[in-house]
Amino acid sequence: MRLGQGVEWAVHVLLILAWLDDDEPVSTARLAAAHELPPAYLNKQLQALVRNGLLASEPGVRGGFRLARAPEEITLMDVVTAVEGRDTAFRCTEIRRRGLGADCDDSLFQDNCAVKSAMNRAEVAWRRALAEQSIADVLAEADGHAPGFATAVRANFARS
Amino acid sequence: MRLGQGVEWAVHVLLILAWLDDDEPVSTARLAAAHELPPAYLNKQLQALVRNGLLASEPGVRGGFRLARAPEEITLMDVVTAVEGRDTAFRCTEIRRRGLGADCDDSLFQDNCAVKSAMNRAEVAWRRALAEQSIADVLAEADGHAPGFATAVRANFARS
DNA sequence: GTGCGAATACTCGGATACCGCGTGTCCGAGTAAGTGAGG
DNA sequence: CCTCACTTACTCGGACACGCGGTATCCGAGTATTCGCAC
Repeated sequence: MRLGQGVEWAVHVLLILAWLDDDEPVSTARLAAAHELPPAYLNKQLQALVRNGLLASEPGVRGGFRLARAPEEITLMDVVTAVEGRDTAFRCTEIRRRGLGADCDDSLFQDNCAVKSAMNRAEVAWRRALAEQSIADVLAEADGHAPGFATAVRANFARS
Repeated sequence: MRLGQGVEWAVHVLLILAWLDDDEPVSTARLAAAHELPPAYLNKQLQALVRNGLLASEPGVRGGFRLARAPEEITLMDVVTAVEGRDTAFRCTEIRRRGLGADCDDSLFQDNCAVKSAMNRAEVAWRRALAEQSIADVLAEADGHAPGFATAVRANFARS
């Protein structure tokens, strides 16, 4: 199983915006420079966050991105679904019905595939754990690890 | 996040071998025919299961695959790690240290990245849920759904 | 009839192509700020 | 000095290439069976 790096970028960007705690939008270029990310590609990822209502974007010369809602109201689950899409990781193709299963009566397959159910149970546990952690929680943990980083971010993003 | 279809194939194959409950090895061709899967590619996936000790393989004209241990001792976690590899889904590239973080003192980053920790917590929940479900459990659930399927499998795989 | 040896057919295993999706980049539409002239 | 229209520079947004990992396939190494033959 692999998770795209867009998730990591998105969370770090959300952390920065949460640290700034400002209504002024921040442009892609400055957000990208903060972590040496390719600006155009980061912009593409941020668009996904806008489409899913996590960020609000403003065009124009003073435009940029800002949080669409409070950090406490943005869960890691929201971020993952926004960047990676809504599809489940395990995709059941109903191979139980093919081959040998094709000769059996259809009444045998009215219940869900047991393999699908089992894999989905695990995935629900993952999504639940993601939903229980908000950007505010991650921010608090990061502040506990490195108290000085938040002030460094604010200093760096102060308008020149 | 995406999971390869090799996982689905592997679990269904393990279910068939568990249903048969026989010491006679079963060839790739017959296992593939049971669900209309491409034989050569299925063989590639089964090799991964052999390398990780879930299946035992025997060469020769009467060769094939059989379970290396009891269905109760094979968890979905084992299957996923065997097929998909041991890497974690979320890969932290430490972007916090790049750009803005490069100017900060290294002592700020001695703790683990908070984003990495949060994502890993969710992943541990997923892996734990997988480890709590064995092939025997899935088999029991499938039997509950479709009691007649097990006998159909045994009849189909009876030596001609 | 029986034992032995070679031919054989079938198996796994790894090396080899193909293709879709994530990754990365570029250019256009749109907007607000800045600027200059005119009243 | 104030107002207004134009120029301008900067922003997001979506359309366009590239590369890697999953997908799919084929051929070789190896072994138990099987057939034929000699005794």
